[in-house]
Amino acid sequence: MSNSTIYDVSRLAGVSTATVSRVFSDPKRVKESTCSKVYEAAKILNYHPSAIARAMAKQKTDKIAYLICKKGATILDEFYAGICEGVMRQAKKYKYQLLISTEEEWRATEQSKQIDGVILAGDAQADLILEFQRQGVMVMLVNHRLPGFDLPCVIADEYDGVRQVINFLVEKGHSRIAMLDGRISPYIAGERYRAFLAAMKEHGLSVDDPGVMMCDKDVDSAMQAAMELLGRPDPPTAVFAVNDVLAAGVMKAARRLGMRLPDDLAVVGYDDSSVCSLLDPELTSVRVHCRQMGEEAAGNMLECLSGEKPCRQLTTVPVELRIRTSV
Amino acid sequence: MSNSTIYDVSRLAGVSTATVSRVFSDPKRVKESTCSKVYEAAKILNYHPSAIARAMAKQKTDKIAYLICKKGATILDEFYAGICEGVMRQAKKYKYQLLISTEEEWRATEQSKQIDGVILAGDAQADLILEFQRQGVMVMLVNHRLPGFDLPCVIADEYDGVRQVINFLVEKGHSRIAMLDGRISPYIAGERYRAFLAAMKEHGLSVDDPGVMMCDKDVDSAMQAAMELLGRPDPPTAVFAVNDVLAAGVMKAARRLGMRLPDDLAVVGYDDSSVCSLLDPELTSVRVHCRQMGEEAAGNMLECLSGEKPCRQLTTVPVELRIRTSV
DNA sequence: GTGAAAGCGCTAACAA
DNA sequence: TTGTTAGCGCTTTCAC
Repeated sequence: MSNSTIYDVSRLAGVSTATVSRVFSDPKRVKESTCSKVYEAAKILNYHPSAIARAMAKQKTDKIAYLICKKGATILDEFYAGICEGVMRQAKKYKYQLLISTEEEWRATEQSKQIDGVILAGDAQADLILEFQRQGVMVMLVNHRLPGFDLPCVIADEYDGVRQVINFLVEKGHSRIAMLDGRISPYIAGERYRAFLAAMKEHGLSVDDPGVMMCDKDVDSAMQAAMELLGRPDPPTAVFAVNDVLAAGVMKAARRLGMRLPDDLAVVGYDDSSVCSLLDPELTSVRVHCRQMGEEAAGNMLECLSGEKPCRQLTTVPVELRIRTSV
Repeated sequence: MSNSTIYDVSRLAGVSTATVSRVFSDPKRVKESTCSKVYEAAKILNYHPSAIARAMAKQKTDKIAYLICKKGATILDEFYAGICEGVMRQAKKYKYQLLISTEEEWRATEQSKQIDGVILAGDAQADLILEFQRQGVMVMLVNHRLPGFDLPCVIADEYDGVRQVINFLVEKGHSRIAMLDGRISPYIAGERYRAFLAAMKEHGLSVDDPGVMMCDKDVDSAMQAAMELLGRPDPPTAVFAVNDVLAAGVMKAARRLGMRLPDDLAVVGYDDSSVCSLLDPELTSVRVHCRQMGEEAAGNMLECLSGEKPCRQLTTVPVELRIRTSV
């Protein structure tokens, strides 16, 4: 049960510990016959280098962390889980290990320098970032930009996503297009809202009349808001919801009001989460390549930590309209 | 950027490193005035103990790992993410840090003893378990049982969940109840299938006639299978799907066949995932308290690692039928 | 190509 | 209550 050490291996192989160390970190610097002897001894003793001792000696942990920095969000949030999956893939590729936590939980376990880099997804706070930088931990942002900090970050092309939605709806002949905005991440809600205004303006459409409704972040709240929106005298013919959950609320409201989808109302969501294909009609949505965002962020950071490349400052990941039967 | 060490603090505070160490691990053993001096010095130097050096000296890492051991599953899987959330909470509570990975990814980064314990969710393999045990890492299973190993594990009460579904449907007057089983986790699919047979038998109902259909694990496959099942001459009046995704497929199929829900067909899912309330009608499902399962597993393990309690061998978490409008 | 030895920052006997 | 000191297991100069 107790593990063998580099010392045991060196004795059994009849070489120094330095040689064993070299064999396990850079075998090319050791004569081949010596290498074999060492490998053999290691095998017999079932030796695996201790990551901790290595980290101690090298002052490098080969670990990174992924922190979800959105109030109330956890790994259960499909969006953050998607990014996480991408980060996990790259961690595997570069043989780094991955600590995962929410911002809140991380703050509760204050210790020093256990990671070489950190990926902050969502509304990262300045003080956390400063603390990481003080410790010499590399910081990378995902789905967020922080004015005043010159940090590498990966974001999705929100403007283009919304533009694609509006363009498509206009092509389909819609002109009374409403938006249902919700209290999701402030940065994201803001971007999509501004993009909506811009896209409508491009087409010379009014945003005041069918209007922009605001609701909370749950289905029920969305349904309530949509009931009001759709119950007005001259209702919109299409609703763009700021994410898929809220779009599901709009669909429910429409059904309660006896509207047929998509004939009486077109509904579009955002994120292209797994629920889209489970809904009936299936929800048209903007695919955000979460996993790719995570991969870009982690890949960029790990390349940089390995000294392979300098770090790209801004990576914008394209999005894509997934047209389904809800329009 | 370079961090100060225990040595810097000891000099500034005019005490030995041992004292500083004590202040940060067990302050009660140090005179109060000395404590203050040390804290002050630490504050000035912005000192935080290095987790790595500590792990090195104590041969204890204060880290645990959560591994998803289901082929193809990732953290994106709501079920495993739910368990993960529970594990995260306990990790926070006990001030442990958490490494998260899939089994496959973990195997790719073979290093030794970086964790004090590991939680394996899903179809854990024997060789992995043996390797952990050899390294002296405590192993805990979630949602799985492995014959031949006497390991602590946390499972949900699958039999009771299925029984509640069937009881409820029978009370509602259904007797032609079909099951849609899918190629999800073998252990789970098997348990629910056997539970279905048992529950039907209890009520003296036939399982051969409306039948048990098998499909893959995606909605489309479920829809196909359900189309066939419901298109038969004497179709079931209720379908119990082995999970919510497949249930959504059943709902789609019913609609395509012009059936009204829930009047012409009752549909019940399993897991009570987030999609249930987004569907229309909302899906009745069996709530599996994933987060609680994660909490039980991690809590149990961490109590045990901290020497507070011996480990409970088997924890069964109750489930609960969530009745919604799909029945 | 290989070995000797000094760390990396902390903990835990043992002494005082 | 506090200090001294020997590790924990590995890496990395610097010699040979």
